[in-house]
Amino acid sequence: MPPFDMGRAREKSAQTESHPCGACPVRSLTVCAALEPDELRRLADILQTMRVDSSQTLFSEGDAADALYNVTAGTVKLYKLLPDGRRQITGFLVTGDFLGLAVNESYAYTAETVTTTTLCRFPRRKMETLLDEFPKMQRRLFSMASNELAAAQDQMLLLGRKTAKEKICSFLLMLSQRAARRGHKDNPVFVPMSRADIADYLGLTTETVSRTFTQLKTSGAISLQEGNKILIADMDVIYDMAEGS
Amino acid sequence: MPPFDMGRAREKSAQTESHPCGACPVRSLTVCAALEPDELRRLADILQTMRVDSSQTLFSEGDAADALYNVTAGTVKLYKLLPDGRRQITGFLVTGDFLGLAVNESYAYTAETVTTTTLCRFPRRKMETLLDEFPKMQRRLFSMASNELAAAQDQMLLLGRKTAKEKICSFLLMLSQRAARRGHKDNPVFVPMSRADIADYLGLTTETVSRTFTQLKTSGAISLQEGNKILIADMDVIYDMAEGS
DNA sequence: CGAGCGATTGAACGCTCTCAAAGTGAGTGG
DNA sequence: CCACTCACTTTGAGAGCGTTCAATCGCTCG
Repeated sequence: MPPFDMGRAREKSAQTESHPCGACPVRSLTVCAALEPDELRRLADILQTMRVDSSQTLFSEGDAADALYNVTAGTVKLYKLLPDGRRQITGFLVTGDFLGLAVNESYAYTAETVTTTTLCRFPRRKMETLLDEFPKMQRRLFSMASNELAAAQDQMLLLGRKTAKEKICSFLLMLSQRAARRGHKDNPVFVPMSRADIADYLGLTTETVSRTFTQLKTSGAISLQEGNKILIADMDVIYDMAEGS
Repeated sequence: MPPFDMGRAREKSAQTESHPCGACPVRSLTVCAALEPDELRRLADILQTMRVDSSQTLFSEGDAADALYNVTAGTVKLYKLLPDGRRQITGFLVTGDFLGLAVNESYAYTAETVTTTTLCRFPRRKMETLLDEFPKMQRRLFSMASNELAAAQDQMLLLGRKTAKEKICSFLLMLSQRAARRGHKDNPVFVPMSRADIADYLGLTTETVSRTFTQLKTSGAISLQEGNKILIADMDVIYDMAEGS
């Protein structure tokens, strides 16, 4: 069940006098936090809400970057490819995360939905104008980009220096902490992505991911539950295993 | 020879009526670009310039983040450590790069000089005030953070999916392109960091880095020159090897 | 029930690591 | 000027972790 009815929201946003943002339950998590009602109305005027099925490409590496997006529900993956098809997933985005920052007017990665996803779409030009008008939002976006940068550095440590088991434990921990930060329960963890996606995120193969889950399961550290959920037996144990200590 | 005399600059900045920024030759590369003369003066009032020997720690992971820095000459490395001492270098910073973005009021990484380095230091509080006053600078900082984010994603692809040879070639190419962007010649490439630093940046060991350089040297793709410089025989060949195609 | 896709398991390989030793070069002091 | 030190780099040999290739399992859906 999505946090609010996007179908209705879309209809509303077509009527420019309404402003769905005011009622948006995920606003506090994201770039629109701390905007005044009139500012929110201005924002609502330029955005369009979208509902996208799973496994759909939002945009591809190299595409002209003509919009920013904000995830309001679901999960999106970002990835880069090498010429021979090797893939690196650089992030899984969930409720409250934004995507679409670009460097040379074009996207540096492909964005694809993992689950059914709802998003707010902000046309770049209009968004830039608005950012100039609302320094508060600019600041917020900068702060969120800083957080992403820190997360990227954590991921570099993981990719460059951690073992398969440490990678998997770090991954579960990240999902758990992220869920907690969004007000969901942190255990069991909902893992909507495939083994292949996890592998491409952690710099492993699907086989190694599968084997490592089996090991953790056998050792009693975790157990798989219905509906792609993973129960962490002892959070501290997983935490220690995530850093090799 | 550093791009300008930092010793004199420091004296000047102690006299609040002068403004060394106006004469700064690297301004166009960095966060101070496109500021008006009076804004530059305001900036000069809050910054202090520093000259730091090689292998000195500027700040450590977890330290209270009380300043932003701007590299005006030299090379700085950023790294994170695991409890058992494994290290991941997340970036090498050169002229024009900034460092010190923090998340929870504390630095997420350690910063250490590779070579003798000169920097501008901006106290965080004063910098934040100034950023609010100068949206242009805020925007510029955001744009630079976006570029860093894109570079971080490239690095994830490298760490997660590239072979040792591809990593080394990508690294050389990055150094070359970076030098070109700063107006230096792109070949031969100046490589001031040790094998150990390169290894910790690329997720390899020093031995593998050394062996890979030897391979490239033997195959004629590169040759080592005096003064830590590497001559790339054919840029296109290196480019292809960097992506496995 | 059968097709098809993802996940799991098995066996063997190989790239990179680990451990070890030798080589190189800059700096120091006799 | 040379011997010595010390840190860094290079080279070698062997081992191991994760990969590759392949087969089986299990679930979903027509």
